[in-house]
Amino acid sequence: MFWADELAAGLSGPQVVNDSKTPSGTVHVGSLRGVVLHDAIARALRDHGLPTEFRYGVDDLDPMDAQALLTPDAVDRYMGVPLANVPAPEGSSAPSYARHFVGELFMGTFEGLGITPVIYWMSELYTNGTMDPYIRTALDHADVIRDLYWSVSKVAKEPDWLPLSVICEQCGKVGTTFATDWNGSTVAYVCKPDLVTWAKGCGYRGRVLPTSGRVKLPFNVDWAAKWTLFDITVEGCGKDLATAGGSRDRSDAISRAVFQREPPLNVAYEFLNIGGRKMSTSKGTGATAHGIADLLPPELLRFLFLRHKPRRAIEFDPEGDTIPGLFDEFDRIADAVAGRPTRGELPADPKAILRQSLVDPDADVVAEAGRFRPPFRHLALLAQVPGVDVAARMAAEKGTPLDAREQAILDERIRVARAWLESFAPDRYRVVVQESLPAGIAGLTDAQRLMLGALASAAEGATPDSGAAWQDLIFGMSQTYGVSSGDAFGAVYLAFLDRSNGPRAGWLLASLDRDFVLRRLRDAAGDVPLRTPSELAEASAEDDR
RNA sequence: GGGCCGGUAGCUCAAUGGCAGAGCAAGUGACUCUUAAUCACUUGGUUGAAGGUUCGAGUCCUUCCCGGCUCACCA
Repeated sequence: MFWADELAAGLSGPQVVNDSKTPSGTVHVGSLRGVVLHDAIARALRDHGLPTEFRYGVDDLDPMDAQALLTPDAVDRYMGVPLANVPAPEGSSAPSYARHFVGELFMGTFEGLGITPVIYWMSELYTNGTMDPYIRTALDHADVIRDLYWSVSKVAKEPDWLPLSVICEQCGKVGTTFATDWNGSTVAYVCKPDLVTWAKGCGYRGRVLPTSGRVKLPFNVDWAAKWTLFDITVEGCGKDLATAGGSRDRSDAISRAVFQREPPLNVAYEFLNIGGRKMSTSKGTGATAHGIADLLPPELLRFLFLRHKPRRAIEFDPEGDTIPGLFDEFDRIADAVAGRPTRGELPADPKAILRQSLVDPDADVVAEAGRFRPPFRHLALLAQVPGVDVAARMAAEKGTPLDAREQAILDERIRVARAWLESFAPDRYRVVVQESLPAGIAGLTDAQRLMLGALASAAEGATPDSGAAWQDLIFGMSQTYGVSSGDAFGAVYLAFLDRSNGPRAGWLLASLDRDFVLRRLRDAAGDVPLRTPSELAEASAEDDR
């Protein structure tokens, strides 16, 4: 059974699925795993007949703690300030840093992926007083929470510590304040220069009413409070939070002890890695969530995350074979669902995986699986050859004309192939006409060189003006000079592309400057004397004697 | 130090406890218009190690080894 269905089968009654994101900057593609995973769970729950709500929250009152995108003076000014109060980068029309990176760029990918949660912003819930009762409860249980930090995670808090972050009235930072002395109506706080290493407080001391957007609960308490507020029943989290004695354990304990509520069902999930390493923003800035979402068809991106169980790390290297491999595997699963023969072992429930990958949850899976999908690698090659009617070739491969949907799939894949070749594809997928004669030409046989020279001469006379004409000419020369077609085409590829194979040679040559082609052919032929076939036969006969 | 995941063919990975497989790569061969195409075939394994459970273990249990991530500050 598909993992999300297994999960859903164990639940009953109405469900609220929740996921959250701290908007601390550019979001990379790995962060979409949580979003897609929660959406898949919500879909599976609905499939099992359970009324299900899917919520997505933005923790935009959390402090700014990533300085990658800030200028040096902005670091001093904004590190530790709630993300909702940090301005968006230059050129953005968004009202805040959080709204720019998460509200627009990251969440902008959701709808295209068929993901439509109810979205809420924590800054709004704090400001409008929704969180006030939870703040009071937390303050009343400060000693309990402090003890839980120690017993669950061995995190020691000072005896007078309160589970509360005040937004400094002087400098506006929330990450630097230390609150004490809850007297039932106000708390004291100090904005400490050295509370955390990544931000510097201003030293201000004051008292505030802990309500209505002046304060925020620490992450673990805030998390537990949300569970009660929205009656959340399922919420997964990344393994950084899910570790034993980690953040999730802390929040679970707080939920039980302070809010008297059993925490939601947890689904811990792994990250995306590049080359076995954690995905970082420094490596491949192109691997942003919105960048990859723009590149890949949505069902492929969903498929990327759904085909493996949550606890399994996913290898994703946009500059490697991940993307073509993803297309191949998707097509194989589709073949299986459509009843076409497939090789290799199939996953437990290919139909469920495919269905969950489709953007429209109500799509006809079998019909969709049956559509013709052009092999991506082949398409990537064809896309690089001028003058090829790709649609006609694909129709020929399919055997019948493409229908409208198949044409759309083809067009999209061509678009993806071009964009992929442009920005990510390994060099071996790229066809590049060499500026100068490749050194590898030395490995050609005399017969191959002779054929290339003869091809130049023949082309001068026959003036081929189309890909087909060039193709005929190459083939003819290979016949005339007794070079196998493979060796003939191989010699052409080597001379022009410095590789042993490539796109259809005739069309390639036809697309290039004619003088350049003739010159290159002659250069490749080198000093092998041009001879007619009969002279060649004579010479070869002499060699035999 | 705690936690999680992984270790299966050169690479990427699959296999309700039931004959260890696929894709790619490599190799061989076929192909008169054909180009990382197609087709056929081949090579390739002590499933990290050792014990245990079982009629039967890649799969379950125990203990190790190796790799990665993660927590122990904040979120």
